[in-house]
Amino acid sequence: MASNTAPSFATHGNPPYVGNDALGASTLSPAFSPLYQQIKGLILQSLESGEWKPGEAIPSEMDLAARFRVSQGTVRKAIDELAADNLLVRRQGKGTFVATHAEQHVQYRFLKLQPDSGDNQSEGPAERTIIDCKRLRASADIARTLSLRSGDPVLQVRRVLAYAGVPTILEELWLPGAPFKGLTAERLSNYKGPMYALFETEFGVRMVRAEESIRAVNPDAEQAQLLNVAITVPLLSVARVAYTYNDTPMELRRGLYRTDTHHYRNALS
Amino acid sequence: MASNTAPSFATHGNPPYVGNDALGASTLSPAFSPLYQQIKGLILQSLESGEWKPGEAIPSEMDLAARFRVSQGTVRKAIDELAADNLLVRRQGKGTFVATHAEQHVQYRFLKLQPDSGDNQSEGPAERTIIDCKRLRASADIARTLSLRSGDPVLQVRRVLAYAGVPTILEELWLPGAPFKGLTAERLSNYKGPMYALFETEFGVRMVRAEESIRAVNPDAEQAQLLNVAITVPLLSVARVAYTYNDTPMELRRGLYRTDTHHYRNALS
DNA sequence: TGTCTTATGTCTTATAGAAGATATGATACG
DNA sequence: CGTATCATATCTTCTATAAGACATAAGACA
Repeated sequence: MASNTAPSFATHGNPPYVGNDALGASTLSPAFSPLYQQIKGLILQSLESGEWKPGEAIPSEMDLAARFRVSQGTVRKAIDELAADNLLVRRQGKGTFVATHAEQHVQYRFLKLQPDSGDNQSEGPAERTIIDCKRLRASADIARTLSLRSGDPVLQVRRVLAYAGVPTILEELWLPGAPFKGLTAERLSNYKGPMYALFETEFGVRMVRAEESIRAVNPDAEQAQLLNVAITVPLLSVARVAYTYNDTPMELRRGLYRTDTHHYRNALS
Repeated sequence: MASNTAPSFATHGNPPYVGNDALGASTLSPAFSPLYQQIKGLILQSLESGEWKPGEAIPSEMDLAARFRVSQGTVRKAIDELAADNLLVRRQGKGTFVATHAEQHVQYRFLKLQPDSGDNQSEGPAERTIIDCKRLRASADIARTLSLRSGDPVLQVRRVLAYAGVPTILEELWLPGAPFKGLTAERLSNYKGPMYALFETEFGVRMVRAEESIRAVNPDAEQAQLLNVAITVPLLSVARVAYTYNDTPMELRRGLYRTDTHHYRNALS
């Protein structure tokens, strides 16, 4: 716990505010960034390296301040931004914790589909059915969105989520093969809780953010059969790319949502 | 510009931090909130009263600090939150400005539909066609979502947005009659720029946030004709409720989006 | 016309104290 | 002696203030 990994230009005791040329000459260093953002980067590195695991508490602001040789307020501002990005969760009097997809009172952080009437708690958890889990070679477009090369090994998972016995979501996932070595249909079936929580605990892969693009489509024959609807029924097609740290894509997910009893909810602001 | 509207418990010169019973006894006042949040509320009031108009700069942090008898840092934290809610926009060295739907380099702040390929700049602005603009009585459900009573006067606007000659969006708007007295189809047609910008400048109504719920549907005969598609084509149905300050609903908008050349984009985090 | 100075913004950091959570130990009581 | 209760110590994050650095634009001046 000695003083290691101090920010690059930290000089001695309590460094005062330093501007562009803290490193020496008037180089107008192009890669300047404020102190708190450098601290944010260092915290991110520790997060990424797995020094603190999801759900755990990170060191206190005071500890981090001592470690990085800056004041508590500076660490605080760095943590503020990380908390705003949902990478950390603050709890007054208790500590600051690494965000997780498990044990979150909202079960599915990234699922925006809600039942039309009432709250999402009332209907209980979804009933999940794994259809298959295959090992494949990445096609060109799959490889591109996952930052792989065509032909690289990928996992394909298909599953159905049902609410109150009604199949509502049909999902097709592609995962890069290397980080998810050992993932089988059985492990997916046996695991209780969100899939992203399994990724965290079993494979050390943390989904941090995602982007979805949505269309209205008709299902093909197989999809219609799996969702128990006619092929003329319009469905929501939700293509999601989920990223871990450093904007590394780790999952491509294509979902088909029935919207007769549920709807996709979004807040703008 | 004298010292007015100071926070309720501000005592004299520079009030130190005060807790629950700043007003006197040990009443454990239930409505306690930190100083910066009270400042935030006061700024919100000024925003709401129209003291500063959209696009204008608000007084400097120092000025507001003097006016409210608090330190600059406290004002800053209040503004930070308002900027996080997209009510204010900061520009270093220039000032802090009231957010606006006009003159924003992203033309449509609330429109999440994007062309499939390339950026949204490439395709240029949408071609807008007003279908009609009627004065009606609110039905039960319209009245409920707009916080009106059934039968209250409302405006209904219908329009089509086309990109490169292809009709892509069909929208149906309901607005409360009172705040929008004098809105006609002609004024809507003549106005260049986003509709929310017109609402700001002409009616003093600022849309601050909105909620959308999305489904996949088929159009009816009239809708299909207006969008130039077959009634079997699946479309995105986007129901939006837009709010002004204090969570007052000011618009209900039902849109039908074609998603053959565009898609609805959403970032999760 | 071009450069420098100055005024006025926001941004960054540091410090002190308040509020919340939790464990520990003293004390009262059966 | 065992147990419950309360006060306290100590950890955490949260709030408030102050001072100086950076950014921008307008006017002075050569």
